[in-house]
Amino acid sequence: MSGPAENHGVVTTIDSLSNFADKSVTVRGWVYNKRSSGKIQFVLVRDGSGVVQCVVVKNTVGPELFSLCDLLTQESSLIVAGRVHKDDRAPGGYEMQVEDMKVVNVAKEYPITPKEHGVEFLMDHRHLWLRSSHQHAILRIRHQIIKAVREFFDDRSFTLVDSPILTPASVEGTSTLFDTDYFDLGKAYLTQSGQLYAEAAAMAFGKVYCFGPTFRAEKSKTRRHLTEFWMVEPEVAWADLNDDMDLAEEFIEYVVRSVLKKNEPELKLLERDVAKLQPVKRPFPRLHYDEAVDLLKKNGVDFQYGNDLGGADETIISRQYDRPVMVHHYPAACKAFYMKRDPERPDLTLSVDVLASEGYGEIIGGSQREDDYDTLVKRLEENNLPRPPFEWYLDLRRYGSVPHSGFGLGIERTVAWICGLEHVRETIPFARMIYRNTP
RNA sequence: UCCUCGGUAGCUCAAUCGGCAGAGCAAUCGGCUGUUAACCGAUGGGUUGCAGGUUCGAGUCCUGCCCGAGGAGCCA
Repeated sequence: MSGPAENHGVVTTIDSLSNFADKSVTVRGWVYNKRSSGKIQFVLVRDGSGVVQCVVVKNTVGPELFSLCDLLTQESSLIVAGRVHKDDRAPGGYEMQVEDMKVVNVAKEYPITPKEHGVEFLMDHRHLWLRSSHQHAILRIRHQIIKAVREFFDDRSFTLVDSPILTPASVEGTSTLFDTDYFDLGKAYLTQSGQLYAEAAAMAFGKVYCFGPTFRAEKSKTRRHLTEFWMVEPEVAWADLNDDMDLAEEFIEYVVRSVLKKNEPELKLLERDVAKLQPVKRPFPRLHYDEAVDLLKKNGVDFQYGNDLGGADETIISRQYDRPVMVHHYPAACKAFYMKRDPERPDLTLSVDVLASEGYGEIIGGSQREDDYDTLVKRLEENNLPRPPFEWYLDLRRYGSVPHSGFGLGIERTVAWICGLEHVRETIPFARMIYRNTP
């Protein structure tokens, strides 16, 4: 893009303006807001890396350039050159004394104003809402979380082995799946989990993870649900339930510390109380299902032993601690067929859910997997699952079966928790929900 | 799928007992040399979600439908 840059120093981004104090530079961006006076105008310009106040003084720039600023509407794009100036009155500490400007595109009346808007309106304009500071901060943190996730596993000799998105059958047999026609092979389904494939990969590579989108066609309508969400699923050969829990807590600690270290400005903008994230360190409390039930009863909940924990139950449990809590050994009745039973308590599974602190609820679900061929066949029958689609999965128990464990972490719920958000819809660039598939 | 709440200007909302459709922001025009969601003045802006009903008269009451939000179940 040509523009006034040529005569005004280097083209740079707003986040590095402090390196150019008292020098002339060029910035390319969009008008975030504008305040004008008779002979001085303040144009707030954002470029994706930050926001800078550009000061246009009529007596300095002349009437022609000054009147050019009158064209600028919210979100108009422009190339602006000026001298970087440290000034405490400027938001951000640095401002630009404008020397030259080129208006690239005059924006039509922009729907999202600096005032309040409702959720429906903002979600209808999600493609534009991404430009506002809160959403920008959330998605930067999402980026860092995903980066930390990959770093964590990569640094520990895990191999990324992604699972297919189109699958021939349900993974767990319970959830409602999205389906689509698949040529002459009948229906294909959008995956609800990559786990079974990750198990196969773990038998090949030892330590693996898959990371991709997953889909649930259930008509869930709450602040914790999306129909399309991202999940990272590590799977480790030779690991038992305790190893799985060790991995989960080290993993969450790593991700949280990484965001605290790298995203201080974003957390501040979101007004996140980081004191609530500081205690997220190992060890996390581990609560046997029996203990969790006792805790609920002690808190006056009329809880039926053997049931799964509801959202309200999870909230009560997680509020007892200053860090995530791991609830393990859930009853078999409320867990998937592939989870290994506790040899001493066959009614319970070698499973674990990690509940995020502050009432955010389940962010991880994991277990040791059933590794015995005959038992697994029995589980398939008990759950009325068809045998043919699972033959390959049974092969993993036919040929050198070993104990193994893994878990799945929901990225959006993790982002919501770390950012302190009410709803997961803001944690993904373009949310897919039961009543929304646009924009 | 069920329960609760809601739908009025581009946006956020108000409108008393059923009695002239309103404000702030945004837009447009004018003013202002340090503004911080700037401020001040003026102007334009309405199929009150849709369809029907009651009434002299409906944004308001009744019936059906559509759309959205929160929650439940299910789950990450």
